[in-house]
Amino acid sequence: MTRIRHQSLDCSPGCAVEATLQLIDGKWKGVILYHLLQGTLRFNAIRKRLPNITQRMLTTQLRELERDGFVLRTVYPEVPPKVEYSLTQRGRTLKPVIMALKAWGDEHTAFGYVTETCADQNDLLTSAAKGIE
Amino acid sequence: MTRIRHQSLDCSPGCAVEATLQLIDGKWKGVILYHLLQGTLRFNAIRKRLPNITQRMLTTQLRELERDGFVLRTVYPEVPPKVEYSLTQRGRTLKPVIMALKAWGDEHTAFGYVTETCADQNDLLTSAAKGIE
DNA sequence: CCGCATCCTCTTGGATACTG
DNA sequence: CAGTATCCAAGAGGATGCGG
Repeated sequence: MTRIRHQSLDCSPGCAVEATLQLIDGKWKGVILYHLLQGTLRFNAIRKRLPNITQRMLTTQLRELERDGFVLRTVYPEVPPKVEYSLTQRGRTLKPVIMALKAWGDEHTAFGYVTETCADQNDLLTSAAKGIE
Repeated sequence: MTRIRHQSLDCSPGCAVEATLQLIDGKWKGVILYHLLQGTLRFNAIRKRLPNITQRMLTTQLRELERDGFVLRTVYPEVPPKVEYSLTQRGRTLKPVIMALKAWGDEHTAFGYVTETCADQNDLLTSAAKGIE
């Protein structure tokens, strides 16, 4: 979306709205934050929850969330590697926002948008999970 | 941001979060909705509140909001033309979301992001206003 | 006053292949 | 397992000029 980071936006009273949006935009950040709200997750655990995301995307989105101070990345020096992602204190402050987004979506996408082909994708998800583990 | 519209997303429980985000994303939609929450506005009235937006962008963003059923566009057949934008019923259901975004921004951008060069831009805003009206 | 049309640039993000 | 690197397509979004 090409929002400019850490710079002036429009500076009108609605400025704060945009400022927040620019932090959680990025095609997958909303969902990632949502899932992390429910607890710490490993890299592939997140992937399994986001069937359509590519490794590259997941990595970059997580890096951005980390840079913005929302997500904590913990690397365990083991073989095989293990990396856990959890929300920081700051990340948890986004909970009301994420929940508001989810609440609206739950109420208003039921009649109209999204909803289809979900079955297919969940199939993909579970079979992918089998293949991985 | 290239979110896919009206299609399956990731279909995980966080689906609703993304579904909502994809509707209010677009570089300016958040702020536009915020301002319209406070009442009906004419085209140039919105422009004055968004110093950095181009006509083209304002038009396209408004059209998308209209298409998604959030905004009502009323054209008065006068000379010079007069067009008013207001929120629909559905648009007003987004209020909790917008407010959550604003609340977070107000609390968390004060110490860190945005805040600078606002003076300059507000100057531009007022002088532009003088030139127009 | 409120646009639309055109052109053009830059970012986002997808596909794929390779590493410690 | 959890990445990185490279390449590439699509489209968001800026600048500018015209029109009713």
